[in-house]
Amino acid sequence: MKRRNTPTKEKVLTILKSQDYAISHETIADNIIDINRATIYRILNRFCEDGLAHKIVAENGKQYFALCKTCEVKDHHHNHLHFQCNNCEKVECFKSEINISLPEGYSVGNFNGLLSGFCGNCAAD
Amino acid sequence: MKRRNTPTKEKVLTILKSQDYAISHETIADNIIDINRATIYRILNRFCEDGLAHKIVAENGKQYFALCKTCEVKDHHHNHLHFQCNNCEKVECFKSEINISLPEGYSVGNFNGLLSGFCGNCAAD
DNA sequence: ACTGCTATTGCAACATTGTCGCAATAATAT
DNA sequence: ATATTATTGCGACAATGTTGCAATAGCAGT
Repeated sequence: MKRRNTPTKEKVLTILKSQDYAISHETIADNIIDINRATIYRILNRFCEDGLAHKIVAENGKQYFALCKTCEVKDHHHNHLHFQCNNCEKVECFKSEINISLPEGYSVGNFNGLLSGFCGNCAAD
Repeated sequence: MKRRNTPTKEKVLTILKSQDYAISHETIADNIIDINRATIYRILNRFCEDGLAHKIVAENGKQYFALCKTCEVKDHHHNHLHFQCNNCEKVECFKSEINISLPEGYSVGNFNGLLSGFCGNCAAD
């Protein structure tokens, strides 16, 4: 399955690049007019398949997407924590990676780690 | 808000106790006949509020609930990882706790950590 | 046992999320 | 220019979790 370059895909990519946070479908829809919801999801999922972005599932059950800073690296993993603020609801990637040890016979695929609380800006309120 | 003992609540609690895994609303509904979905959710959320159980959000966005083994302890936390098998879809609690360090000015509320892959039983297939 | 208060339940409705099938469109290679 | 097929838009769908409201039932006090 060979990827094609389309305006739609570029728009989504631009938005992802412009964000310091992981964003949901909603944020993308707010920033682009006239792109179908299903299409946005498909583009985002393709980015994840291609290792360009990664997906975080928040406690509200929503999916958030972020470009990975180290995605130039082949076979990179996403074993870092994320943080969602209960007030401003922004989702950010933390740098530090988590060491994971699994029981015998288990194989790891993915890691989804999310902390929630109040971020630096909102805790001060 | 004082809690009351009801047959419904006891049934849900019994099921939770009987399970070695964190379970979703679906599993509960399969085990109890004739309890309204909204009611199950309300009971489970009450358990969480009371610190009797904890909630895990899986990568499919679904909520899973598990009794905490150390819930006798006051002010206990749930900083342990969970694992969901991509095949049998069971969600289990790992023992080991995660050390979390936050940036300055952040306050932690909750931690939702989920690994996925194949569990000991299913990896062998 | 009776009564009053209110936590709990069931029902119905709802918003939201993410996915899928299908036909139409457009990107790429020849 | 043409053929191939990845991508898009549309509509529909299932599923999840929440809420408002009226009815029910725990519990405490008498």
